[in-house]
Amino acid sequence: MNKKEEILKVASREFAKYGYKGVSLENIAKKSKVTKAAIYYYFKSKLELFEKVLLPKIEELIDEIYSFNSENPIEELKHYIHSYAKIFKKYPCLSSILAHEFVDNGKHLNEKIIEKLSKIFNKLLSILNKGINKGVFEITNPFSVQLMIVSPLIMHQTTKNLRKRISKYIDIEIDSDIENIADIISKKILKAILKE
Amino acid sequence: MNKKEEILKVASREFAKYGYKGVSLENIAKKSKVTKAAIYYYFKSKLELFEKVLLPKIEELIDEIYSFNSENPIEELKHYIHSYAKIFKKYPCLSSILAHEFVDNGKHLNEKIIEKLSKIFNKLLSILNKGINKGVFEITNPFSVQLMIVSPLIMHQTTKNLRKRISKYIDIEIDSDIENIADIISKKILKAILKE
DNA sequence: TTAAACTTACTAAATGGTAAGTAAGGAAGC
DNA sequence: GCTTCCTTACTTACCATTTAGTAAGTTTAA
Repeated sequence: MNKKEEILKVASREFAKYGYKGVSLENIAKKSKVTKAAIYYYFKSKLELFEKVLLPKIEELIDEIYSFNSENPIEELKHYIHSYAKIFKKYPCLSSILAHEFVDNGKHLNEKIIEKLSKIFNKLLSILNKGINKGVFEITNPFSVQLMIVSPLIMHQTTKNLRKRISKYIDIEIDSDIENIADIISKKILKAILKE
Repeated sequence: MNKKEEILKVASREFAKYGYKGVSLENIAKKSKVTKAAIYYYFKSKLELFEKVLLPKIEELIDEIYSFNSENPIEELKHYIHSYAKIFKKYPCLSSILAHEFVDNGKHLNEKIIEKLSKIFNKLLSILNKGINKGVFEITNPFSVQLMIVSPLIMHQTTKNLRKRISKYIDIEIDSDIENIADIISKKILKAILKE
């Protein structure tokens, strides 16, 4: 088995679970069955390892988001939301890593990644503008739309255990698939921003 | 000046900025102009300090949420959402601390706090049920409604800096007041779950 | 004088990072 | 065919710093 790949795989899982600061290289090394110095053989720092984990997944998200174009902004918005769900389902660690970084104010995100994130947001902007120009969307604050789409999706993934603990006090079903949640959000967001 | 209060104040700010793990007691001590041992004089551990920071604010949120009762579930839901906004505005650190804990799966939340959180969620459940029974709300997954309310509010607060970095790449206004966001969310959520 | 409110000075563990060494294997020279 | 050399892919052993936590002593105020 390729050791570099193994390190990346373990690192993905660990960064997702515990965030950048919560992860020790010693621990990643142990779980990858190499030594810490081996990690430094492949990656020049903890930060570079982190980037090598995160960047390809964000790039895949961008590809997914930009893979669909239509003159119908409603369909485009649906696709935008479901792109997140699809990639988050494929890489559950991605949403968790993003969640950790968002609350950490992107402390460990370098300029390259920030630029990628803004590219993602740009797509939403163009969808919303198209919808407004065509008179199907109400004028809204795009950042709040972005927040309403992304944060519930991200939080859904990361708060699984917490919801389980809370549900001990409340008689309620808690587990939904992320695509299910994306569906609900998609419908609600559309209902919320459609004109009339 | 009361040193215990000073420690709590500084700790609030630090936990909000950096999360439980990101904060060192040495740092809190320095900024509170006491020594680390003084913190241990007042609090038996880092975890207890954390709880003493968090609990009263959550209790205030509960009081706010439960302070309003009406036969009109629409008004109740609006009040529920604006309670968060009000308390988050009063204690910006609260939303940030919660954000950190949510992505950390509530690792540093003891059973007492989990119980408080479930009490908050309970209120939403009863509002939604009332609305459904009265035929004004559509049947929805209450957890997803909770996610759609709370996560954008929390994320709005915590991602301020990140949004600023992103907006360098995009020509757009980013700063909204939290009450503004709460207003937008409130309207959108209502529009989304109102029947017909 | 005595209790409360601290400070000084430490410990033990964890952590990111590094320096130096080494086993395996292939290429180059003779 | 054999030796020398070099590179790749690591490991061992360490360092410097940070961190939660503590024990023992000191100041302050009633």
